[in-house]
Amino acid sequence: MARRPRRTIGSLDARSDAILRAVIDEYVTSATPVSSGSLVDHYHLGVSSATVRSILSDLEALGLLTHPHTSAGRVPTDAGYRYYVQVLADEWPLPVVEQRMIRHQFGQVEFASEHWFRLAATTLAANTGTAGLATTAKPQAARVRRVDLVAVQDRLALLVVLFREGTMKQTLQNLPASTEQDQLDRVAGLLNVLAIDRTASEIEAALTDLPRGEEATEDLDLLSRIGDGLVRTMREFDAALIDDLFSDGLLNVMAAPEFDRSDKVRAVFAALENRAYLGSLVESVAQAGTIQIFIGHENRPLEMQDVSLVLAPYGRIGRAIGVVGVLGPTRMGYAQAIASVEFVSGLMNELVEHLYA
Amino acid sequence: MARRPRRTIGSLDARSDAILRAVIDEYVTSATPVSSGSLVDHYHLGVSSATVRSILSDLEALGLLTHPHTSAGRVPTDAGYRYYVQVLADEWPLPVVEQRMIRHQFGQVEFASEHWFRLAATTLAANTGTAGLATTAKPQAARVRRVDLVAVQDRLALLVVLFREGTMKQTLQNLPASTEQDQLDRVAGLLNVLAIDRTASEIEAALTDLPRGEEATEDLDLLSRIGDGLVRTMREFDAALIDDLFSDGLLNVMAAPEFDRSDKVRAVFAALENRAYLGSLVESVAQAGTIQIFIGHENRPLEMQDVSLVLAPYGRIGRAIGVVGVLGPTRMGYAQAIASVEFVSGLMNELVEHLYA
DNA sequence: GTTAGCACTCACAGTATGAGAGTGCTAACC
DNA sequence: GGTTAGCACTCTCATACTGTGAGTGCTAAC
Repeated sequence: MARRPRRTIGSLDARSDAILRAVIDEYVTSATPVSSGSLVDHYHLGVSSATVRSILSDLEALGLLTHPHTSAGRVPTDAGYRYYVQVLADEWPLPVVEQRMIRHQFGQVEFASEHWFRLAATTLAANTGTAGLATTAKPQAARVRRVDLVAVQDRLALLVVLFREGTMKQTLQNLPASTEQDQLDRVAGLLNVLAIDRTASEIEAALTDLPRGEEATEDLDLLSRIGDGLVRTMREFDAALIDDLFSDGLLNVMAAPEFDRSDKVRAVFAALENRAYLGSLVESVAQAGTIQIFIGHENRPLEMQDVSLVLAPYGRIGRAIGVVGVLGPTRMGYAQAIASVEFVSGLMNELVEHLYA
Repeated sequence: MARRPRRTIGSLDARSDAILRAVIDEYVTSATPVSSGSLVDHYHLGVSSATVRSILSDLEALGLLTHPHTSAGRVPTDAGYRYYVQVLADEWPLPVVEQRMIRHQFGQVEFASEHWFRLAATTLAANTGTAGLATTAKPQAARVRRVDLVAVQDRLALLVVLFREGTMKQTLQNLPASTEQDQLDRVAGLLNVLAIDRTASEIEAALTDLPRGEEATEDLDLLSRIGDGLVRTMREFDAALIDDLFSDGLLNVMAAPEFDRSDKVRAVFAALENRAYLGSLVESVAQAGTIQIFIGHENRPLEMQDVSLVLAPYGRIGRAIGVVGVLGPTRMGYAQAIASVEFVSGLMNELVEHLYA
């Protein structure tokens, strides 16, 4: 499923390539089946429509195009898009103007890091006319940057964990007895010593080394209790494939003519709520370490078979990894999408690098 | 727009009431215009269809019903729904079974408070077959419960603010010089002394009392600098009408036959993204202090005129207030919606009360 | 190999038709 | 006077039919 290497499929001759590309480019903008006549009109193919027709039927025989009915033009198949993406879509860098525009937007929110990933989705949506997606960067095994305890009620405290990767989690912890903030501060201090820069497993190990039972002080008792809560919270965080997913520009996608009936729209929606599948995609993108494209029926779930995704990882392998990308109708501008996603993921990399060096 | 007092509209006779109620109940479930015949079949009205017809045309003359065309049954108008809600919908408490079910669900997540408001939306969606909405509880002027500073890079720190109402904000702060965590801890300590239990304005005032300029130590300098950042963060938070809005069950609404065309669905969507209007609704609900209903064309924005909202506040007046409710097609089960929303808002009240007593 | 010409196919829009649903009206009824 | 049965009337919806235009595939000539 990797995009390069080129020409893995037995490649066609240059003219067939050109015509396939023309069909796809045309179909992507017009959303109606492409006729041989319109191709000769709009592209400089240097041959007549009859010749184009014979090539079109060859491409159809190869499974790259179809035919809704006898007297209709050609429509790309998923295989056609795949070939396009794999072989035809040149490395098309994002125009400098757009690069500057995006960079500028990112500059605006530089100091509210939690908004970056939202901004990535928003930017991609605006830039590609599809839906933008972004997940927060999540490590496989989170490490603690800082822990804090805040009294909420006599026997209830809020445990706030900040992870090294910037994410934050808070959970309420039951306390065995009425407890002052002073004591909580002491315990938080101890817990920090024990937890900072450590993973759930490492913290768990450290906790078992604590003196237990009668010889333990009240502070130590509380420490081990809240430590357990911390480990539980972290385990839960580690287990999730996606921590937080943000999407923007769904309205864009809904406006596409293929989604004129609301049941189709529902499918797109259901797709976004299918966290299990999205999680598996995210994982495979993280694994691959580079941009990945999932086209129409290549997606296992039924509700996803009318959409394509272009996803790229950001972050550092071994540390936290997130994913940015777009989701749109199969008939989407892949070249533009790939360029945008690649650029934004690069930008996210810079930011992560800069922040958590 | 308040629901009670009863009978503000010159009330009809009992039989007309019964028939209007029957039309609405029938239409809500069937989604097709209601004929005089089906009314006599399904309800014990004790009169013939001809009589029903004459009453129906009276109700139509009053503007409570309409007629898509000559040979179609009757459909309630927005005014009809309004009358129904105002006068006819009895105080219909949520059945104990459902109450127990909902309570049980809330019990499950008791110790992850940030999830309550999401759960409220999810529960309402499941319980009413419409979309559930919930905002976090937000005070008009937030007060600090705790502030924390974490070193991120030499000249960059994360400012973490926990508000008394449970919400949390984090922003990155530029530092004038390379700074150790030790120093940040000291400054955070000072900042806490200065900020705890105070609003943005109060903190700002306290900051101006600090010695400035040459006589200030490095810590004090940093304190005033970060204090400014804190005030800015709080001001931003205070200014927002809605801090966080969560919705669930949009798929429910999309499945309704009135939203079969995707442009209608888009309208619902656009409605949810119209934060300005939603904010104004939230505000008016908070002001009223009780459940409010907004039906179809009573909503100003065009994209909202095919939907109704049932919203109730939760929290404590003068302190933090949030809103829970549902959004559905105008043709929605108002009685059920009102009962559910009222119950869930009561539940949220209990939770808030319990936590931030 | 390429092209012009042409027959063929099929979707689509427009029109016609009949059936069915439901109303509004009227005249008889209690 | 309110209620009801009966009936004419209206309008939608589903179905069938038709002509048009788009676009193909084939063939024969270049």
